[in-house]
Amino acid sequence: MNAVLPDGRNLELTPGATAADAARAIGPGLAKAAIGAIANGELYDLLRPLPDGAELRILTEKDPEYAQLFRHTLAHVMAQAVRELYTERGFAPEQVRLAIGPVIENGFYYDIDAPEPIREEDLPLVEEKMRQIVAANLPLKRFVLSREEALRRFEGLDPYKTELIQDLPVGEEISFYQQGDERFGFTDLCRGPHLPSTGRIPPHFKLTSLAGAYWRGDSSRPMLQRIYGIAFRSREELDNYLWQQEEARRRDHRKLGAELDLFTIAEEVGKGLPLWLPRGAFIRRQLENYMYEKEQEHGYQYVYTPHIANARLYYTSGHLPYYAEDMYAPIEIEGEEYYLKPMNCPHHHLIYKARPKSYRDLPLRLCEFGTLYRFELSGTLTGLTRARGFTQNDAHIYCSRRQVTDEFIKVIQLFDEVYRDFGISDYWFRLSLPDFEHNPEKFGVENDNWRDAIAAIRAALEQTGAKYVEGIGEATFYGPKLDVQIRSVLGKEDTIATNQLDFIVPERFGLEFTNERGEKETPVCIHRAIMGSFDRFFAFYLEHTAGDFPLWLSPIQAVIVPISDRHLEYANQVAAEMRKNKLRAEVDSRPERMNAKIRDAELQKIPLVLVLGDKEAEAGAVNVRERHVKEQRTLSVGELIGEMKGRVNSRK
RNA sequence: GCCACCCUAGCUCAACUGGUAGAGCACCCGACUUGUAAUCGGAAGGUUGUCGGUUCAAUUCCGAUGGGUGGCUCCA
Repeated sequence: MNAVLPDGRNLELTPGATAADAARAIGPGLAKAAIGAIANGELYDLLRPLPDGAELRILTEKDPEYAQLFRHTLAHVMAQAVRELYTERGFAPEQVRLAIGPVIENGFYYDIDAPEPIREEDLPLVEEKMRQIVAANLPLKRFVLSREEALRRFEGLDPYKTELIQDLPVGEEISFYQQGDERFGFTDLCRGPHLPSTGRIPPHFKLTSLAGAYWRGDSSRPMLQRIYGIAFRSREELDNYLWQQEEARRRDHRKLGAELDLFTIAEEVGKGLPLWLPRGAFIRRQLENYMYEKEQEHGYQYVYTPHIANARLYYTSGHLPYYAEDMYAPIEIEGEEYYLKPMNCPHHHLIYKARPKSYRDLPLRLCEFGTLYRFELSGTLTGLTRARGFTQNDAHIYCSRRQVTDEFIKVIQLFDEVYRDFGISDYWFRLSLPDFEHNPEKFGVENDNWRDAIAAIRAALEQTGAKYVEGIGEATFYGPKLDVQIRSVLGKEDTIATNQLDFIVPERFGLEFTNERGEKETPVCIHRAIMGSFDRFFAFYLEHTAGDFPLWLSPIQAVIVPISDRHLEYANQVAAEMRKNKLRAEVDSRPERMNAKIRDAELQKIPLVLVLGDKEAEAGAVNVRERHVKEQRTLSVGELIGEMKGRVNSRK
């Protein structure tokens, strides 16, 4: 057999040769440095026989694929370490069942079914054993078994591996990797690839957390324990990652929400039901005002709807049979059931229906800051990001089928405007499509409705040139959706808003309009939320800015610090003057030193600190200390007000 | 909801293997009147999330329950 090298050179190899053999044939230096290879575009390790005639590139520790190899091998090293831990505790090795242990971004995990629960305090012990295994430099071996042999190996011992083998397509090679020997080692069913020995693993790894995980991601199946680890090729990368995690904790909106007095969640009110404190409420109101203005400009009309509704409404909408479990239990009144409103759509549909509609009324854009209550699973609640009560920046656009693309274009343009104003540039769309093959009970069958809807959204995306990806199987039961994906300053991806095309529910509600020819036609509905929910957007924005809000959004724009008590009167005058000009200033009149007041204002992330002493009082001026600006400036009160108003108006 | 862990004053944290709760900051009071990130002193503040058990004795050990954290599942 042979292989073709990147320079086109032909390399003769003996049958069954591995990348290790190929590297050795090229040269002793490479043989030593090699850690794997790319053969026909696929990552091979040094242990797996190469395909004949492969286009071959030998990899060394310099190549990015190295990380994949050592992370994967680390998963096995961890499995061996966990087994040893339990063996020391008197269990048989096979009582520790190992489900799957893949490579993930930044690291690896292994799902384990242990004879007694793995505890958090076990992680350092496991990690220590892992380091011993790495230090022992155990060589890895790869071998292949027939299906029968492989199944026999796990028969009656490990239902997980048995299931994995049974699910492998017939004809697929069943490979195993063994590190070390029977006495000190570990063998696992594994597709590979791996490093040739545990000693090639860089020592920059760490076990980070212990979590539950359902076998095969299915909540009806047993829950295993998952140990997560991170691993990097260098100390710098590891430290950088840890620093990022630390920074993420510092910016966590729950932490900032407490530190900056923005919101709180009281047990007595109920979990997932946040209370907005005055400063947080102020910012939220600014967001609402902002959207109100924007949406007016874009031809939306505001409505109000009640917070509870008769159960029949949700039967009509089709939500109740599917989503009852995600709604708060009904309230029984006068023999009828009422539900807390979990979505605004049906209410808006009835607003549409309240008067007959002509094609001239379309597109009709109904809009509401709608407060919703959803009975989210308790384990999923997180601050404002995932709450049980929240307020959507919701709208429903009713239009004819011909108008769908245009309306979607307008929605995308509105997104661009709003997100630009908030300095958010790292976002993109995700077109969520149905999966008729795997989930026919949710999506039904492919028909013209689906085809037209998807085509209309695609056309809008292409005409606006919006960045987008596609997600199969993520559509709703009533149509495809266009989610807005956002990346936080620390690289975490999240869905911040979702826009859905609905061609089923208008029909169920009997919505119609009279077209140009005098015929009745059913409109299409676009569900759209620019900021998603104010709560989630606020949480994202809080983390995005680390609480360093721009002047126009800051609840307190300036703190006035009189140097001594005799400047208090002038300070109050300045504050009054600013308030008269709709600027938000507070005088810090506490019996504290000036330095302490400045420090507190900085910690509260107040954009401007105005220091007033004899000089300023005499000149009718203020000394301006601006956050993140080194030099202080002295301005007249008038100049300051003018400058601040200018910045507020331009939203800076 | 499921798995692991956590819960001590408003906040951040102490209290050797069970011996009966303490500090800093914040709040309040008083003194100081200061030029760009913490002035000094004092007072007050806790049934150690809740309920139950073991024990002569529980913040500490066990069980239940509530809330939280990290994940899994879910997210109309």
